[in-house]
Amino acid sequence: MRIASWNVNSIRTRVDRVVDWMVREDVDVLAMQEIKCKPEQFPIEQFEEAGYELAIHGLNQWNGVAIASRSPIEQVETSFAGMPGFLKGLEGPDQPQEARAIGATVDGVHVWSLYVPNGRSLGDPHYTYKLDWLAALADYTRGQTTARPEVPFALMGDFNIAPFDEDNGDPVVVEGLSTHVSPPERQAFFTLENAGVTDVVRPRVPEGYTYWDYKQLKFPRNEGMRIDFILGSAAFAEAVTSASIHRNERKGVAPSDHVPVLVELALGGDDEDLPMIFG
DNA sequence: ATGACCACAACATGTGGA
Repeated sequence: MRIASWNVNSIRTRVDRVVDWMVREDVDVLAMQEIKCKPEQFPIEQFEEAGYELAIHGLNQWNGVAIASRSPIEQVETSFAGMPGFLKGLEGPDQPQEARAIGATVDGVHVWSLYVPNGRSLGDPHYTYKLDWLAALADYTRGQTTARPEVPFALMGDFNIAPFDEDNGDPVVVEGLSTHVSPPERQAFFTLENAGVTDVVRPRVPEGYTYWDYKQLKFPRNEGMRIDFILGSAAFAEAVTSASIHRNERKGVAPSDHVPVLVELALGGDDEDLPMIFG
């Protein structure tokens, strides 16, 4: 199974690039973030013509997540247990949830497409929301990896955190003063990993960014950030055979500001890509 | 080379992005 994650920054603007890339890279499952539309606005036909079915969670023009898959998408969820909500100007537990998470099971793999809140700035209510959201995700993850360790489980998405100093090449983003690199955000990321998942891309692709701001020649200057990750449980991680960050997708006409990250899995009983052995 | 923000709703400009 070839499974990938990509913050597409509007699927309606990007559908041709996204589907072309999926077909070209033989992608079986894609977790998308920032689709920026409701399900009825999603360009479903172009995915179906390429052989993919979809699970879509979008409430308005903001955020939005989806999963595309060649195999049936089962047990779809549009939030994890304890996921906080947010509404500007409204405090407390009654804030509505946003479209930032969709989970499903595909070919026995339990996958999540996640768009972690941005945080906006240190001290903003959105920053507290981000930390709370990540803490709830860690609790949920610990529950899943503990209760069902045999099920390959993965958190895929735009985490909006650069966990290590070398993950930030953008001089505008200042250690200690900006979101994405503040110690509490990094601690929240490590707490998530301690809940039973590990970055399955970094050991195979030690260097490289996944995001470059559209402004100020960030991409030509290679002033980007590594903030998009695939975090897999032990059962998921031990099935990974390769990983890649598709930097070329930041080039060309109308790119997203993020690029896809992809891993290949060799699952038990997954022999579709292997030659038949006789005798 | 990859080039000096982009997408959305709405129709001017504000919000959000990281």
